[in-house]
Amino acid sequence: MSRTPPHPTREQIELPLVLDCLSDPIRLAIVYQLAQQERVSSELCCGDFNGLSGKSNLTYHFAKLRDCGLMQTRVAGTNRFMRLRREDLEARFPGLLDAVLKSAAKDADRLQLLST
Amino acid sequence: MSRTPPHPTREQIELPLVLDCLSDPIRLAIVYQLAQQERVSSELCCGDFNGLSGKSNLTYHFAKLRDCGLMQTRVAGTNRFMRLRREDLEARFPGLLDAVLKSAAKDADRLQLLST
DNA sequence: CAATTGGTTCAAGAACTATTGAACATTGCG
DNA sequence: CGCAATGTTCAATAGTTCTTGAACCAATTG
Repeated sequence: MSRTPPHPTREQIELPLVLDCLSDPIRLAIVYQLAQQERVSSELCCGDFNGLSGKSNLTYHFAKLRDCGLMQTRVAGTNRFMRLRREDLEARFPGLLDAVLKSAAKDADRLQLLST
Repeated sequence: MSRTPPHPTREQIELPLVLDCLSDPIRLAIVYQLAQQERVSSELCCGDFNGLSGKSNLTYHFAKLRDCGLMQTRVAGTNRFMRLRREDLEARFPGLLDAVLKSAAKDADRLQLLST
């Protein structure tokens, strides 16, 4: 439980899984929030998303985001720090993440995303 | 059954629904094939996708693609002609469809898409 | 009119998804 | 050590999704 969970390699990242991950409003909000944070520190920990859902439900969504290659988890003490796998995604699917993030930003109200 | 089915307006197109639609391999293949066809005629009918799945299953996926605003169906005699709602999607989510199509093209083998 | 073509509808089933809460594990701190 | 904080795991559940086949409908053709 204290070890770094498994992540897919860059090459293992699959388009349908990524799109499916991004199609869930909670996960989209997580990704959006991570992207916003990038300007500042590039990492956030689980607790920073407590506004989006309950803890165990977040764990579930984090796992999906990790499994599809969208984000990476780093274990540090009692915290898990997350960051977007921007470079890997850009390498596999150029322009995709940005297009999704821009689209999300456009609909921030409708999607109830917090615009930092 | 012979009437034109309902379509969402441009403004009603929702990001999560679009992403969810594109996350299914069969639907992604349909969209990809429609995009390929655009160079030629911009429309295809149901039968052109018979290689992807059975007829009734295709009807199901067509409905999803219609309901989320990705494509439009036009009834003509005994045929239904489909086309991508490129302009509406570009207006709502600039660059998104192209990014997805490019990503799909990159993984055409993996996704078993037929590259015209 | 009868048969064919192109596609839809409906019902059923298997599989998967998201959500919840309770119990648990690990780390850090007084 | 004892306790709080941070997350995870597990089981249960409600709901959704995809797939299939059989029956059906509407338009065209002979």
